[in-house]
Amino acid sequence: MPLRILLADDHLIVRQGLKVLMQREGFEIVGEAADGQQAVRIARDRCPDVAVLDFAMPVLNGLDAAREILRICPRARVILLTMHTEDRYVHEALRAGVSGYIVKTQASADLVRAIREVSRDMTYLSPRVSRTVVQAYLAKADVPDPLTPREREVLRHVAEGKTTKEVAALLGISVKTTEAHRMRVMKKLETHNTAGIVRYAIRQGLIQV
Amino acid sequence: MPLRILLADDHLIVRQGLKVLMQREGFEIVGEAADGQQAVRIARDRCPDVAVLDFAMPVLNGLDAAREILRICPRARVILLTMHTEDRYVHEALRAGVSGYIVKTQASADLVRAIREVSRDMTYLSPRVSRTVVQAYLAKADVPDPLTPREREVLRHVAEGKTTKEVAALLGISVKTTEAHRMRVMKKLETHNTAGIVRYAIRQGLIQV
DNA sequence: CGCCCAATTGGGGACTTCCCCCGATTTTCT
DNA sequence: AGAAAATCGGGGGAAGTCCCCAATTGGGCG
Repeated sequence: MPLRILLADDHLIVRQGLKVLMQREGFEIVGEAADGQQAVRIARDRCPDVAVLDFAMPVLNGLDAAREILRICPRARVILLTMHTEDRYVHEALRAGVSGYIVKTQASADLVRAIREVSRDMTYLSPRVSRTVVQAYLAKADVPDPLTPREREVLRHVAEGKTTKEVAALLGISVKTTEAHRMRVMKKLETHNTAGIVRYAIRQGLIQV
Repeated sequence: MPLRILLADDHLIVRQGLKVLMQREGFEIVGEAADGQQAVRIARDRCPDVAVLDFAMPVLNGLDAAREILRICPRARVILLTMHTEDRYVHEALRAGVSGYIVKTQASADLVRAIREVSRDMTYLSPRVSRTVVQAYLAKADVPDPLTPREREVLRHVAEGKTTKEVAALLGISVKTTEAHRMRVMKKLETHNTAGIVRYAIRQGLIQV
């Protein structure tokens, strides 16, 4: 009985490439999705063994989709695919119950291995990610805390081009509070201007480019 | 005699997916590259029939790599892969001699078709790109001019987080001039803040995220 | 050969927004 | 009860945003 896989990536061309790759490994693709919401819907209907989700997807990102999927089918295992190495959300993902975390610059053999591992209830992290996690454990202090929900909310709006005043109005809070959130975000991300905020938001898939 | 393909994308996992996809079509992969410079080097050594280049790559982007490759082996045909539809550089790419332009959200069948077409000296554009080009011809006026070289240069540095003063120092011009470039960029892109500049630069692959 | 146009360069001035320091209270969760 | 998060404020210097203006260069065109 082949492993039943759900595949979610907003780039069809990439998805089809991965599909062929996996079928060649003897996996069965039981569903494909172009965004997080589709992925959740398919997971509910088909309940796959392993869900491979791109982090950066429209409508609903990979991490939030993962939470939802794990809530619906707790027996499913989730692997997140990410573009870049320095994801500060690795921790958050692991806490959310994600079993695998693969950087797209890694070999596809890693993804295949990850799928086999997580299906046997193991956790698989890309070598680059592992280093990040280890470093985080070794030097807790100098890895900036992940952002709080409110900070992420402000970050998103700022990255979308809104001014502090607009964000304040949008969230129904004072400009000063918004400024405070924005400031703490910059401190944590070790950036000192809007450009850094935008690049971070895009790296993390918090906004669409 | 199979078509000889050069494949360049900075995501190994994606590259391998595409590779399998193409091999299944009977194409021969004569080289793989993770950035534009590698692609150029391989093209010089192996002179492929078709070079499939991702637009957004480190070191040297797909468009600039395409120019270089076409200079070295004029008989090669180049297909650019891009993440998003609204690329204002389609024109520039076509003028540079690129034969195909594929949006990654399209089906991989499109890529395969494109490869066959361009190898017979035809031009292939993704449906979405075609629309962009047609629209540009229909409504020249409201498609903002592509940026001038100098403006792109300023744009890049701003998107990387540099202040106007720093950019001015870097380019050896006055702050006021830099400001002028920056202003014109914003006018053309119809954005009014740094965030918009950064998103545009990333969309166009002018900077690494 | 002149003329124009686009690109690039430079500046003045005004207003807004950002960035960062200081302080504080309240809410929320453990 | 204590910690973390979220809230709000003052003040001030730096940077960005958006007008105005003009000079130079280089290339295309009648």
